[in-house]
Amino acid sequence: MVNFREIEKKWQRKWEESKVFKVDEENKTKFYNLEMFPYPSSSGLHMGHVRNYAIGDSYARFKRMNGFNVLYPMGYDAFGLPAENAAIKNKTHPKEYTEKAISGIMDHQKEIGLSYDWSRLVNTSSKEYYKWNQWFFLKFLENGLAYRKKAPINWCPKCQTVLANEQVINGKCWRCESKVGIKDLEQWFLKITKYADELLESIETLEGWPERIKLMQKNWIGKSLGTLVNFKMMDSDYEIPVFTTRPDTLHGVTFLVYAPEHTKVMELVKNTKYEKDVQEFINKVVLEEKFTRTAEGKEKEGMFIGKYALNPLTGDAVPIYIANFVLLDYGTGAIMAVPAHDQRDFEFARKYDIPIKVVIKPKDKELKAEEMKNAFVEEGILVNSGKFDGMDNKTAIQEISKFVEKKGWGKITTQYKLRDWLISRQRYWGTPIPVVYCDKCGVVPVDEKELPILLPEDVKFTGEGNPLLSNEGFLKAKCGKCGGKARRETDTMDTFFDSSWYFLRYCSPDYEKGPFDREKVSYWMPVDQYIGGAEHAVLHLLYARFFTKVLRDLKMLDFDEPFINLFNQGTVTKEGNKMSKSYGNVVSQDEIAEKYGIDTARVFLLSIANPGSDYDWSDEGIEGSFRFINKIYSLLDNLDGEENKIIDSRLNRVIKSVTEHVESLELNLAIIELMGFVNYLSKAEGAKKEAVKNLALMLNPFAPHLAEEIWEKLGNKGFASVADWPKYSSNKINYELEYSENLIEIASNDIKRLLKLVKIEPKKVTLFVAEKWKYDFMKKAKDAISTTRDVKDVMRKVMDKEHAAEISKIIPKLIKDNSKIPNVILDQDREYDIFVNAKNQLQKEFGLNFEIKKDDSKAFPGKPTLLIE
RNA sequence: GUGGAGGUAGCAAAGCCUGGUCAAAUGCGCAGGACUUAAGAUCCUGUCGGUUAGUCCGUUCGCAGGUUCAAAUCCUGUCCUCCACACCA
Repeated sequence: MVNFREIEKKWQRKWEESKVFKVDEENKTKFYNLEMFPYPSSSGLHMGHVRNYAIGDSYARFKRMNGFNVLYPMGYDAFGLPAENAAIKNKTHPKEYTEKAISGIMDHQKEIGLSYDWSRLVNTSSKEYYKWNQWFFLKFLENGLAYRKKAPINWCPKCQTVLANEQVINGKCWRCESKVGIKDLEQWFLKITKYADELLESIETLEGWPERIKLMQKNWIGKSLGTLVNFKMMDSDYEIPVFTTRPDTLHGVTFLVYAPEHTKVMELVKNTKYEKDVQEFINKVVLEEKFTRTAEGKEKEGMFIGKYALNPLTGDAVPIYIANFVLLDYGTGAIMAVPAHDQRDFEFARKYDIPIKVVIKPKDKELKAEEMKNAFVEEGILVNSGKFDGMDNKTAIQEISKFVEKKGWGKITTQYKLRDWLISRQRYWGTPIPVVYCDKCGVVPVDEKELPILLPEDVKFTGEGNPLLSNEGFLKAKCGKCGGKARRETDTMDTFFDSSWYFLRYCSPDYEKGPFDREKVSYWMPVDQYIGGAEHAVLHLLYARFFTKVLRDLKMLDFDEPFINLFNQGTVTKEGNKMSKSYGNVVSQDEIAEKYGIDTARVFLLSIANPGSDYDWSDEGIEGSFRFINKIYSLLDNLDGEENKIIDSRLNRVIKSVTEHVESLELNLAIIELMGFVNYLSKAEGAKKEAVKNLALMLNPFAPHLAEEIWEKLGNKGFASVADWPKYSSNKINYELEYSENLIEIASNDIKRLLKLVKIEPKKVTLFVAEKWKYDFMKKAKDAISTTRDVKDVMRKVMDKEHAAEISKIIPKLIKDNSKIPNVILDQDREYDIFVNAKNQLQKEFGLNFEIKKDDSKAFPGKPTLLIE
């Protein structure tokens, strides 16, 4: 039994000592292979982590061996709430907690044998890193891309902080899953909406991204073309703007609806008998936080506010409502409601007895409002729409919006769902936002020279409010403009700010003159292969794209997109749940590595399923990988033998296939191919040294320690990890030869058997007697198969329409096993002579009595028709 | 509701794009055998049904149709599962 633990340690030490994986800019094709950096948690690594890292590492190793200059770095997304919460809970400092967690993860990562260039380690909570966060923030501010605004924002009561829209999932906090409420606060925003169009447009250029992620981003940005229509109030000149994508239904508007918390609402009802009720409704819906942004099972509720507006097209007075189904932050915060042709409006109208006016009817029948059970939302023909009657609604969308624009009642516009990125967080463990508040000058950005604004360590964690408020020295600041007293901003940055550019920092991690060395960045960037979970589809991935575009416009970068190829790895679950401490279903790295060795764990996790799909852990399967690893070791015991072309053919075939599979990240298939090869080698006879040498190289991405050990045992110098990936030569691949090997045994058994029976010298004779067409076909097929093994080619050469069905059935079989092609084929038409001749000849040759039977079985070529008596 | 992915042998998982060498890789599980006093480990063989010495035949790739000489693979319909987004006007 091999001592895996010892071998692993040995090679990990050697790699570290010789710094094999350290890279510099060189005159070689670069390859930037990157995994999304982890959040340092203290709970240790489990099989899910091991799998993720193994995927990235395999690919890095593969690319490195293929001659690329591979940048494969690791770092830690070290700021963030969990560290702070853990600090409160365990009475440690977040800094201490984080440092401990990082060193724990690093140890584990090193145990996996990951080929990172550790000299490029990045830690976002270090002042050398977050200094540049602050610097970027100032640049954003200078360029009008960061601003402060009071707005109703998402508030997580448990995390005690605000959240960006992207961080609210189904109305719940992305991190702690608490229900998110709404608060009115003044906050810092980044103007990601300025890039909405480009972020959307250039999704098309991301060819190496999964469709699903691209789609999620598209939906998130949510561009829709429509028309802004102004509805004049009946009793004043105020115009209510509404956005619609269905201007064709304008004639059917029977009411308008405001989002309840819209500031205009209170203005409108001021000093009317509705004021009190409206205020109550708003309180109920908004302030008591019953208003969550999810549609799930929510009853539509609203009320009339006593005002009317005029439909610009018809001049009709339409009542104005407020209702909980209208979103404040999409469009204008008010909608025109067309109950006949919008399901939500329909439900609301039915509930509150508002008239329903049909303006589009199906092509082939009439539509009556009273009989409708649902809104009619399909395409149709306009009715009750004045001069637009009879027009199909698709045309009407164009025509009516043009008409509205011409009349000055509105204009054609584009709307986005994407909101500006809210980056303030009312928490301690993050990058301080570099501004101060001066009584005289207001908001004043800190001077660049003062950076970094250090995050003070001396703060109190009470679990309530922002700990930064407890450090007086931090709060006190001087105004950069007037020199007067000022108060420092205590909000810190969303950690997604940190992760929006870390991949740039890896290119020059120690650079001090700026966030990154432009020259080095232009050598390494963009990232060639990015690997990470799909949960970041609209979070990190969108923010990082946004940053890249901003930095490009600030002339700091010269490319448009940070990640060329994106790969989403699947998760490892156990009993259907993601592995996590809280489920208590963690299978730890330590446990498995101890039992089987880390190479086994890597091989198992990579072979069990496509890296992109989820895998539900079972303790049983890993035994198979363990056996596989052991089998490879035992190959070393028996390497000598005669030259064997078949082994050579098989080897070249395997190299070809493994290379292709790894290239396209089908790591499971690559390993399976290697398993087959190892099984084969363990049984094959002949010289195997060359094969095993190449096997070691091909194993390196998956089981690197084992690969190095074998490589060394075979007497090779240097590391397998940096040796050249094996090349195959097509002309050495010989399927026929390989197949023939399988037949040798069968055939020799046959002959032996025959000889035993008849006691004659070996001479294999198979006869086939056929009809005319079969005879012709067989002759042709025999020729064709000798030149190609491609079914289609053979088919083309021998096709005979009349007997196509039979031929199509026979060909694949003939190709599979061409030794079954009879060596004597007799044409039935010349039956008599040949039979007689053949019989005589064979009798003479074998000295036996035997009979030639006609082939009357359906199977062709069927059983040899040589019968011995 | 909208969008996406998928349903393959006891289980997991390839194959589907580019139809034929597919009763369908590989691993687990299971069965038999070798080794062993025995168990475990290891190795070998088998693992849809029937049949042979090699083999061949029949029935299979969610279900129902279609295209084709030929369908797990292409097309249509249908059922089911999973995931993402979700009152975006």
